[in-house]
Amino acid sequence: MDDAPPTKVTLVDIARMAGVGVGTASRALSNAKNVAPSTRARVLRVAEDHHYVVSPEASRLARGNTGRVALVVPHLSRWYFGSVVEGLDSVLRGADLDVLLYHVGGVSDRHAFFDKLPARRKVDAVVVVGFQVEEAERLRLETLGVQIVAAGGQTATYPSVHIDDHVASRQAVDHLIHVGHTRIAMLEAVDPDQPHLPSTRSPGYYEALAQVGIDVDPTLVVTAPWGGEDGAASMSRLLGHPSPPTAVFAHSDEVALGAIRTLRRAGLEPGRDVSVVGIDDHPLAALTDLTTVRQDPAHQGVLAGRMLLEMLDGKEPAEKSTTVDTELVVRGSTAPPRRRHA
Amino acid sequence: MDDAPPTKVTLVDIARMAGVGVGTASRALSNAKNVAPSTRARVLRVAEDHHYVVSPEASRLARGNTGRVALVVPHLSRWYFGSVVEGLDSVLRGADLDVLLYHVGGVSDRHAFFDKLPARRKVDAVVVVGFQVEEAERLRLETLGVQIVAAGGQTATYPSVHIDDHVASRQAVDHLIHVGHTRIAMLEAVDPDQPHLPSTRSPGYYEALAQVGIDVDPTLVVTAPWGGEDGAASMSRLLGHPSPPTAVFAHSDEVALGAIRTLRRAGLEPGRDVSVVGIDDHPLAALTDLTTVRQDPAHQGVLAGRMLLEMLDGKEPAEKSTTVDTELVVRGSTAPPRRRHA
DNA sequence: GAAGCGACTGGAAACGCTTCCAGTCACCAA
DNA sequence: TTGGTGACTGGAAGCGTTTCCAGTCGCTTC
Repeated sequence: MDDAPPTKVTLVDIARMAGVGVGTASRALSNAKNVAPSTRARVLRVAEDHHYVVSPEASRLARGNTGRVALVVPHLSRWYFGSVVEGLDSVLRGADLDVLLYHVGGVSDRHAFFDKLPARRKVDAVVVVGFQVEEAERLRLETLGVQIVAAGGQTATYPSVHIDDHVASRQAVDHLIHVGHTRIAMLEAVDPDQPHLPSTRSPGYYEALAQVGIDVDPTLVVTAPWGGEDGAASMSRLLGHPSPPTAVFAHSDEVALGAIRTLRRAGLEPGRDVSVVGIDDHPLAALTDLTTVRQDPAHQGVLAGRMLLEMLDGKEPAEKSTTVDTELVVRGSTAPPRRRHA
Repeated sequence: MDDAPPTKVTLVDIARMAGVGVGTASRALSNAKNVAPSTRARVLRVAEDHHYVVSPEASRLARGNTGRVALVVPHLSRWYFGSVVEGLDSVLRGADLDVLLYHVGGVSDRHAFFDKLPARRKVDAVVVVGFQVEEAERLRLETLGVQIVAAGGQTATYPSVHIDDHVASRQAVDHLIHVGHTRIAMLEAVDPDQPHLPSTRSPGYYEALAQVGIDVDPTLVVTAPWGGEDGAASMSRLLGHPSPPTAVFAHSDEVALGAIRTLRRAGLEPGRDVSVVGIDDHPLAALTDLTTVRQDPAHQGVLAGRMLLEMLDGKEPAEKSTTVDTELVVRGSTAPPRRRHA
C-alpha cells in the first residue's frame, strides 16, 4: 500500500503472489479470454497493489509490434501544424498508441528523414503533417511494412486528409467579387524550400475572375515565400502599381497580416481603403479583424488519426482521401470598394 | 543490394554472415571497444548491405533503459509551446533520444497524466513545458527513477529554464514610463484553469510605477484569462473608465492584440492615441507593429534539453535553474502620450 | 622458457514479456 | 459407465539484443 517500491516487480512476481502461473497472469492483465473472472480479479488486485506495469519493451518484443506511430512535422511552432498534431495526439493516445515526434525543418531534413529512417523498427506507422512525401520514399516505407497517412497536404498515392484549396480560394475571391471588387490582386505564396511547386491556391483565383468575366491583370499577381514579412513586401510592390488593386486575396492569414501592416504604414485602412482576405482563420485573424476562409486543422488531425487506426486494424480505410470543409468568415478587413474620387 | 528484403534479418544472421559470434557482432555495431578494426568493418559492411537495424525493443530490454523522453505539453498549437518543443526536439534527437509527445489540455489532464503515468516504464525522463508540477507528483516520478526538467515555468524543486517574468514586465513598463506615460493600465492575465495562481508578471508593473513615484490606480488593473478575446474585453472595460489610461501593459502579445482590436474599433490608433506593449514577441507581433518584450522559447527548449542530457549522464546539471534574457523591442504601438487637449 | 598481460573473441545467460501446447477438471450426453 | 467437450491453467519456448565470463593467441618481461 505504500508508494511505488523502487525494487523491480516483474510479471513473474505478480504471478507468484497471486498464486497463478505466468501465462495466466499475462492473460489476466492483457484481458485476454480464457481466464476465470475470479482469477483475473485476483491478479489485477495484486498488480494494482504493487503498482505493477508491464514492461513495454518486453511486451513489444514478444508481441512483435511497436504500438507507436511517428509524427513527422515541419514547423511545429506554427498554429496550423501544432493544431494538427493536437488532433492526432488525442485520437492516437485514445487508442493506446504512443506518439513519437519527429520535427523536420526544411525539405532536406525531410529527405534525410526518409533516407535514414530514424524511426525504423520503432513505429507501426508514420503520419506526415502538411507536406508530401515522394513516391520512392513512400514505397520504401511500404516495403518496411510501415503504414503512412498524410494530415494536410493532398496526395493521390496514400490516404490523406486535407481541405480543398481550390474551393477555399474560390470562397475568398468570390467574396471579394460579391461585395463589388473587380480589381483584385493575389499575393501568391510558395514554399521557399521548393519554389518550383505550383501554388494550389491560385487556380481558384483565376477561375473566379474568369467566371465573372474579369480579365486577369498579371501585374496584380505577386509571388513570394509564405512568411508574413514576404506578404508585407509583396503588398509594397502592389502599392507602387500605377493602378493599384482595391482588394487583395492573400494565400494565408499570415501573408494577409503582412499586407495589412504595409497598408497601415502607408496610411491606408484595411477594409475601408483596400479589402484583404486570407485563408486559415488563424486565431489571431479574429483579433485583427481579418476576413478569411476558416479551416480546422485539429479536426484534420483527428480524422487522419482515425483513418490510421482503421489501417492499423487491417481494414482498408473507407476513403483514401478525405476532404474537410472550409467556410468564409467575414470580418472588418473586407468591404465594398470605395467609390472612385470619394 | 536490392532494397530492404521484407524477411527479418536479426543480429544472429548478421553475425553468421560476417563470420563472427553474436557477441562480437553486437559490440561492433554498438561501437563498443575490444573489437578489431577489421572485424568491426566487416560486420558494419554486412549490416549495411542488408539494411540491418537493431531492434529497439530487444536492445532496450537487454540494456534496461528506454532511450526515450516524454514531453508533456499543454497547448501545442500555440507559438510558445510549439517553439519550446522544436528546441527540445532538436537537442534530444541529436543525442539519439526519442521524443514521446504527451499533449495534456487542461489542469485536470495534467493531474491525470501524473496520476496514471501513461509514460511509466516508457521513458527515462519527463520534460514539462510551460507549467508547474506539484511536489507530490514530482516525488512520485523520482521514486520511479524518472528525471524531470521544466522548460518554461519557474520552479524551485527541480531543474528548469525560464525567463525572469519580473524583469520582462519591468522592461515593458519602464519603456512606457520612459516615453512619458504616467497613466498606465495593466491587462493582467491568469490561467483560466487555475485563476487563483498569482500572475508572475504583475509585480514588475507595481514596482516600476512605485519606483518613479506613480501611485497605482487599482481601477486601471484588469484581470482576465489569457486569451486574445479576453484582452479585447478587458480593454473595453478600460475604455469605459472616466479617465482612461494613455498606455497599456498587456500580459502577453496575444492579450495586447486583443486590446488593439478594441482600440481600433473605438476609432483609436494604437501608438498614436493609446500605447500598447506586450510580452513574447510572437511572430505576428512584428506584423502588427506591436512593441513587446522578446523571449526566445526555442532557445529555452534547447537549454532545457541540454540540461536533461547532463542529468541523464548522471552529472548534476551545472545550474538547477537557468534564466534566459528578454529584450525590449520597440515598434509602432508605443509612443509618447499625446499632449492633453491636442 | 615460463609466466603474465592485453587485445580480441564466442557463447551462454539474462532481460520481461506473449503465446503455444499439453494438460486437468467439471460436466453432460449416450 | 464411458467418452467427449469446453473452460481454464501452468510452463516452456521464443522474441532479438547486451553483457558477462571464459577462453585463445601473440607478445613482453623476467
